[in-house]
Amino acid sequence: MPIDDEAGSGAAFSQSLERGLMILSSFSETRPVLGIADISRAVTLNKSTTYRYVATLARLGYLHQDPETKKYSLGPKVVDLGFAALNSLEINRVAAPCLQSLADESGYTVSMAVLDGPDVVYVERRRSGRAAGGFAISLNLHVGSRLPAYCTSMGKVLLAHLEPAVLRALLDRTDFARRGPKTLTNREQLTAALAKIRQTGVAVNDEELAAGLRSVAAPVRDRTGRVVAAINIAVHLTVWATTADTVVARLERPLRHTAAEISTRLGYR
Amino acid sequence: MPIDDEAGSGAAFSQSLERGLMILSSFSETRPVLGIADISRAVTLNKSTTYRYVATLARLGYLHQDPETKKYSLGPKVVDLGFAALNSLEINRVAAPCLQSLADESGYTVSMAVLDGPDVVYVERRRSGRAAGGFAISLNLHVGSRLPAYCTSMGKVLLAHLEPAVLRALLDRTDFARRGPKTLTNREQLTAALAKIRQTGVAVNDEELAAGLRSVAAPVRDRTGRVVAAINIAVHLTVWATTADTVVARLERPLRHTAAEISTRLGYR
DNA sequence: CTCGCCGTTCGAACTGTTGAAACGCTCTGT
DNA sequence: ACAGAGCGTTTCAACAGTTCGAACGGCGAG
Repeated sequence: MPIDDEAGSGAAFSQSLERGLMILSSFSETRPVLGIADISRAVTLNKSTTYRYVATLARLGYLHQDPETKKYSLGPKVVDLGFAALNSLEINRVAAPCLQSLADESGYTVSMAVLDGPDVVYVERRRSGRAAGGFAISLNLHVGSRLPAYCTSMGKVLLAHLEPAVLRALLDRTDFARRGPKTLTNREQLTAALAKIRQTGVAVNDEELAAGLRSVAAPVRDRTGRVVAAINIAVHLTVWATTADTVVARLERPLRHTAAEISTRLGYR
Repeated sequence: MPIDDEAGSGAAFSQSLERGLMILSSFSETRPVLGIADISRAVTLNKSTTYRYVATLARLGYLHQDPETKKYSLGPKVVDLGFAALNSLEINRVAAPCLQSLADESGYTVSMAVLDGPDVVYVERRRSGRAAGGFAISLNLHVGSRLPAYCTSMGKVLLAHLEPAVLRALLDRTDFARRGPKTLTNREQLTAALAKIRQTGVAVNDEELAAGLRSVAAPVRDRTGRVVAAINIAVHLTVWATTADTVVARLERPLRHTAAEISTRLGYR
């Protein structure tokens, strides 16, 4: 066992599996097509070792090889898995209709996300017919997208309800990069914001991720009371939404209502 | 190398990786939460071996363990991968807007799918605002869904354009189970249908998958002329759509147009 | 024609993997 | 209280799957 990461769990581990998965995740939206040599460099493995794993992945349908170029891309099996994962989150099944209603009523895009380490992952997303596209296109946001938690409304909600020790560990390894005009660029600002979120129960993103983009988020709890997800309403800069306060005033109520509705359906009292 | 499958490729293969992936795919929409013992039985592996792989998957974020029940479910990393895969299919990027237009114009649900072995996998799906839900709910169809090719319009289009040898191999291991009132339940019927599809260029599904459900599909070609995907329009039984012919008459034209449009954007002349 | 890079194959050295057994735990029925 | 069954987890020596350098044949560029 070469691996002796921090947090001394380190006992049971499969090197081969890790390497195979490293290869799978070396494919991304920005690098969708790779050859053996590309992959081998990306994961720093011997070329023939890489080849054996890639051949395995291809044989099992996780990778697809273009017969002409000999290069590989992700296969349909991976799509399968991804959607099995999405549907596993029982939360989606109960939340989807609530989110749709909220989108229809408010006329804006509503999303739901969970926390994965320092990132949020979108697990559901509903647009009202009225508000087409907008920032979703510029940011290329969709179900499955990842965004750093510290600069999103849902991320801040989720961080705010983490156990202090876990939160501290997370913040230790987050880089407060400036993403928008008003990004919280240091730990103190974020910690203060989280405290306020714990008080008020909602988080606001006021152009912290991108210019002209504001959102309000609220927590979703399961039957044990744990915050398992967050939902938000996002609004692009418009004639009426000129300050964060205006946005909150208009959207907080229906948002809270929907979050509460979903929580209730998950068994939270 | 213990494996010596048919089709003597069998050289480079990683047992460990295969086993790890078997574990991942033992999770499904119907079995979203599994314990070590469940998995071990499902993949017929020794319990401790299973444990080691599961621990690895969990450590890397592909599985999530509920701290209370100790049971596992698919993690966000898998969702990531799935969407990376979807976006890798560059075809989606170019097709999505065309499909949306077609959905809006026709007022029906349009889909796109690729072939994976004997199944079709939905890779894109657009509903017009008008036609809400319907069979999509009863069949629980969504992007990532799999359906046997022989009883779907898109599946038949894709089968029709396969190389004869590949097609034969596929048909050898398909079970022509009855799925709807008019399912093609033997090889001869299907082969005849495929011949007609090659002639006309479109495939029709006339209640072969489910009662009251009809659809028309057309092929999408890439720059090399190969059929890489199919698109369809599906229509629920309604007042005007009482026979397959009526449906075709009304939808064939716009469908062909959109399929051609997408093919052109992929570089097909 | 040569060079360089590619995907792929080979094989002996070796190291990560295997699986039975046992641990501590929580239930369930007695 | 108790025994038993089942669970997730840990251990370890024997083993078998994996590793990586080297080499092959094909391809495109110079």
